This record gives sequence, C-alpha cells and structure tokens, in this order.
Amino acid sequence: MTRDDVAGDATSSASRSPVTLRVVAREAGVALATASRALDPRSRYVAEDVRRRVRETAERLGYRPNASARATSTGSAPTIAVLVSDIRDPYNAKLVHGAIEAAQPAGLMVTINGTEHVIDDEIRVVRMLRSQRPMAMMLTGTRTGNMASRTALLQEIERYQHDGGPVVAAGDDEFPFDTAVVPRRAGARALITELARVGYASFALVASDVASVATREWEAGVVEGARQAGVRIDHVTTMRVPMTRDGGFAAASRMLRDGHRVDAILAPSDTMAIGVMSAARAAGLTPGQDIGVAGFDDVFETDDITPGLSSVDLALEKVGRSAVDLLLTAPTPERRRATFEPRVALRATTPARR
Amino acid sequence: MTRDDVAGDATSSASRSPVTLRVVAREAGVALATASRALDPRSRYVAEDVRRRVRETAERLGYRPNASARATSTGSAPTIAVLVSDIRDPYNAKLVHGAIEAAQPAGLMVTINGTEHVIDDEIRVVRMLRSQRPMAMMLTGTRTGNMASRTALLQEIERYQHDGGPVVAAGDDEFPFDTAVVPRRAGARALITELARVGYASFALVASDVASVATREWEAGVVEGARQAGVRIDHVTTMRVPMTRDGGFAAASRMLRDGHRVDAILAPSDTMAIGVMSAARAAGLTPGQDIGVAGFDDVFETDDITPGLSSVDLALEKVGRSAVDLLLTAPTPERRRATFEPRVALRATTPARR
DNA sequence: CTGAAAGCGCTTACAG
DNA sequence: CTGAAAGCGCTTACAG
Repeated sequence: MTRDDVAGDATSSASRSPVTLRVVAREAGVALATASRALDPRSRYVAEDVRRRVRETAERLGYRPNASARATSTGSAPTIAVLVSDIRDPYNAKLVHGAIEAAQPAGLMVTINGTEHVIDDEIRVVRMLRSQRPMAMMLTGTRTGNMASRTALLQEIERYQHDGGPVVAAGDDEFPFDTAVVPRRAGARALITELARVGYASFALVASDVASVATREWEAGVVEGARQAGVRIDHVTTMRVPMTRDGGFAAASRMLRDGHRVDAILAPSDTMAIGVMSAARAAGLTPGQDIGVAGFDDVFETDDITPGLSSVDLALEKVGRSAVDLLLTAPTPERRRATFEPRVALRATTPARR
Repeated sequence: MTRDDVAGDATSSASRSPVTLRVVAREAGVALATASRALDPRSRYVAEDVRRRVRETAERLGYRPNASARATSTGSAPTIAVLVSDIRDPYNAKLVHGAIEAAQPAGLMVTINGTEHVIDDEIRVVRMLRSQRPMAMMLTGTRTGNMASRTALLQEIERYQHDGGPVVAAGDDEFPFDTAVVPRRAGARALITELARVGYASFALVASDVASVATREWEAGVVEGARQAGVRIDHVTTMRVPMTRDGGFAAASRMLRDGHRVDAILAPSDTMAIGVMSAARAAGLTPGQDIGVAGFDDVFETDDITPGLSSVDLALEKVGRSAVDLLLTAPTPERRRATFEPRVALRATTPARR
C-alpha cells in the first residue's frame, strides 16, 4: 500500500517543451491547418467529428495554444495593458478590479504596470508596453508631473495609437482619449448639497495642488454646489503636498492654526480626510462633534471605522468596467465619455446639525 | 506661424503597422541579424559604430521590438503571471506591489489575474496563463475550495512546471513550490507575547474555517505564544464564514452572546477585526476600554482610525518582492522558503492593562 | 470541408 | 564582426 504510483517523476522535471499544435494535429491525424481551425470556435467549415477528435486530442495532451505565436501571427496580443500609479491605493485597486472583471469574459488578460506616481516613469512604461502590442491600453489614476513630461507621455502614447492601438482612460477627463470619467465634479456638488441640506453652512477645503486635474474638478464641483445651495466656502488651503494622509494633516493643520472656524472641512480624498481628522484632534476638536469632516472616493466604504467618515462613492469599479467596455465596442469618430452616478454617504463625521 | 507642422496626420490614424526590425535594418544599411544583435545589449561582437547607427535609427523611427515575436522565438515571454484572488484586498495589493517593484528592474512585466477567491476559477485562469508561456508563475493570497479542486489546480500548475516553468508562492506554506512565506505563525506568537507583557491574560479567538491554512497557522502561533507566555485561550469560535468584516461580526457576536468574557478578542485579519469591533459595540462594549481587540495583517497601518486597531505587520511587500527574487535566482534542488520578520503594532484597541 | 504553403517578426546557430 | 538562412508556433489566404 505504498503511494509510489501517485508520486510523479520528480527527477526529470524542467525544460521539456510544451505540446505544440503540430503534435496535436499529428496525433489526431489531420493537417496543421485543420487542427488550428478545429480549435478555433469562430471557424466555420470544420466537420463535426473532426472538430471533436481534435479537441479531445488537445485535451488529452494538455495542449495550450502559444499565445505569443498567435499574437505574432495576428499582430496583437489578447491583452489590455493598464497603467496604474500605485496598486496599493484602493482608488486604483477598484478601477483595476472593474477592468479585470470586464476583460476576463472577453478572454482578455490584464497587464498591470506600476509607475509610482512619476510621470517620467510612465513614459518608460508606455515604451515597454508598446512592445507587448497589447490589444489596447488603459490609463488609470491621476497624472502628476510637469508640462514637458506630460507632452512626452502623450507623444509616446500617440505612437501606439498611430499603429492602430486603442487607448482609453479611466479617471479624469484630462486626455484626448475615450474616457470613463470618474464623477468628481457631480460628486462634489452632490456632497455639499447634501451637507447644506442637513444644516452645514460654512466650509473649508484642504487640497493638494499636485494632482491637479482631480483636485480642480473636485473643487469646481464643491464651489458650484455651494453657490447653488447658498452656503459659504470660507477658506481654501491648497498646499504642495501629496494626496496622502500626511498631506491632509499638513494642510488642515495650517488651516486650523490660522484660526479659521467652519462647520466642516472637506478633502478631495478619503485618505487626505483621515489626515484632516488627525489634525482636528491635534487641535482639540473632535470630528463629527466639534467639526464636520468629509472625504471623497469612499474607499473605506464603512461605518465600522469610528467615527464613520462621510464621503462620496464614485462608482470606481463601474468606471473600470466601463473603460474596458469602451475598448470592446467599435470606436466612434467623435471621442466618447462614459459618465456615472456618484452616491453621497453621510456618516458619523457629519451628523445633521441643529 | 501656424502649427500645422506639429500636428500629425489626424485623418489617417488607425491600423498602420508598427515599425519592424526589418525596416530599421534597411534604414541603417545592415542585415536583419546585425540589427538584432546591435539592439541586444547582451550581444558581444558588434562594431561600436554599427551598434550606434542601428540604435539611432531605431530611436528615430520609434522602433519597439515585438515582444510576442521575440517570445515565440525564444520560447517564453518576459512576464511573471500572478494569480491573485481579489486585487481590492489590501493584503493582496501589497504582495502584488512588492512583486511589481522587484520585476520592473529586471525588465519583466507582471500580469494580474483575478480569481474571485474561487479555486475552480483559478484552474481556468492557470489554463489561460499556460498559454502565455510566462517566464514564471506566482501564486498569491489564500486558497479556498475543496480537496478535489485543489488537486485539479495543482495538476494544472504541474503541467506548467513540467514544461520547465518555475512557480513560486507568496503567502502560506501550503504548496510544494518555492515560497516566500508570510510570517503568520511567528507574527501571531509575537502578538500574544506582547499582549501578555502589557497585562492581557485571557483571550478569545474568532476565526473562519474557510481560508484554512492561513487561519490554522495564525491559530497555531497564538496557541504556542499563549503557552509560552502563560496566558489562557478561553474560547475559540470558528465559523464557516468568509474572512471579511461580516464574518468577524458573525463569529464575535456568537461568542459574546454565549457569554464568554475575556481580556481580548483576536482575529486572523484586520478586516475581520473591524467586524469584531462592531460586534463588541453592539454588545455594549467599547473596544480598547471594556475589551481588547487585535487584528492581523496590519493592512490599515494607521493610528488615525479610532480606536487605532492593534495588529501585526506581516511585511507583505517584502514577501512579494522576495517571491520574485526567488524566481530570478537559480533554482536549487531542494525547495526554498524565504522568511520574514513580523512586527507587532499595539494601538488603542489594546492599551496596557492595570 | 481539408491540406500545402506562405507569412507574422523576431533570434540564433552556421559559415564566412 | 557580419550576413543568409532556418526556425519558433501559430494563422490564413489559396487551391483543391
């Protein structure tokens, strides 16, 4: 009753080569071309019994078509290349997850390339990506970097487009590609409208001027909403800080030190809002009690963290999914924009006032 | 002073084909083989001036080598295929981020494939991945699923290995591959040791029996640590729940309803611990005050969420990086395990007692 | 419906 | 050091 029959041949492991279509064809007794067709679901004109026989043979041999060979034959790989600044950022993770969800049923792989928020790094990465001849490219997250870098990036991407590669963006409406637009402006507008409705009348904004487009859109939405709702934006603190917890802390600290007193502080991301809360506490204010705090993104999605952070759900997974859908449908002569419904989530950091 | 010279030919955009090595060679006045060598940094025996000329030509034409063609020629793609259950989970995101960091300098792409925690889905994905002929495969996160699925998955992976493909795991020590092991056991041991040191004497564990290996390792570490430190594990509630906030809530609720009273409740992930905190509050207990709560993973990494959740930093990014390093170094006859130093982070949910 | 052949864009012995 | 040629594993007109 030994188990020797179960154990494989452990010694002769590596470096055999995978089963090839040629082998499958030979074993099934057909020509290479026939085997190719039999295995291609889109190919008409194959006798049913031949098809079955070839498929069974392929299955039995554990045949897997060589995607690279297929790609060099057809000219492009069944791959969507996604540029993402930092996959640990839940904002990006949600976009990417949505993209993967939409890509898999279409038989497409998603390739992730980190760029660490540095636009010059992105240029390098796009160069690398062009080599892959991916079916499409997708830009995600927020761009930073100066005008020159930006132009260089666009140029590298345009080379890809020039060769017929479709490009889509998921995020801000800042590039001349089809874009699944994160509803920042509408979301910001809805947020301040809601807050006004539950009794907030004066606001301070803390923002980073680094991730410019994202912040600008958010700020524009807040200002529009404030005007409509008849509430005041008393102070805007824009600092050259990253959109991180520490950035939010720094900006809010300065604002509070300057003596501004408002009903609520708004930040352009939840991560920054966490820093705002810390700054408030450091200044002796309890968020949700002495002062309202609201973020943006809704990446925490929870009331379990106390106090629950008010935020705006930007439908990021849908945005990611929709970006892939844009790639999957035929391009139109004019540029397309997919839009989404944001959802305001008021939680413990902004209880109703009065 | 028009800008026509800058604008490209906007009308005739798509479907031209990328510049090919053949074109570069012709333009540079050399043979195809010579161009290939001139562009290959590893290739000796190319006259310096020829190399320079070819490189300049390639640069000027915006040439990018066709990775697929190269891959079909060499037999494998410069790609690490990563299997990940859910990229939105910060645990996975950190592992993947580490992997990307290590892969990029080596000129390797990382391919992400979501599997939604379903092992049968993983089998499908591995089949797909085999087609890519990636340089290596990396398993990440926690496996679930029954014995049969598990065997089928291993079998599919073994086919890949059989063809000479290296496989590495980043996570639990549950597969017969080189593994960068997440230090769960040591981390759990260290956690309870620390807690004992600051005055905690009795504990309850809530766990999921779904993600078995991860939970088992954690539990084993806790039990070992408790024995060494001379503290009591009063109760273990293991429920058939996912390792989520809701899973933690359900298990902790049942435990508390059963009337168990302990100094602290421990959960095998931060996400579950968040649920535990909610359950405690629902039972009228304030975490960090009436009862201690500690998670595991340290995915939140922060004191800013109040009360700050005590946890164990499992060095996940290092684990991810190291997994790739294992792939990049020559394999050894015996299986390798890379290990890491966990770091206990005691925060507000477990203040020192007495 | 099937097969022989050309071609996709590279790499790499092999022979100068 | 360089070039002509074969080969990687597929797909796809083209001619039965």
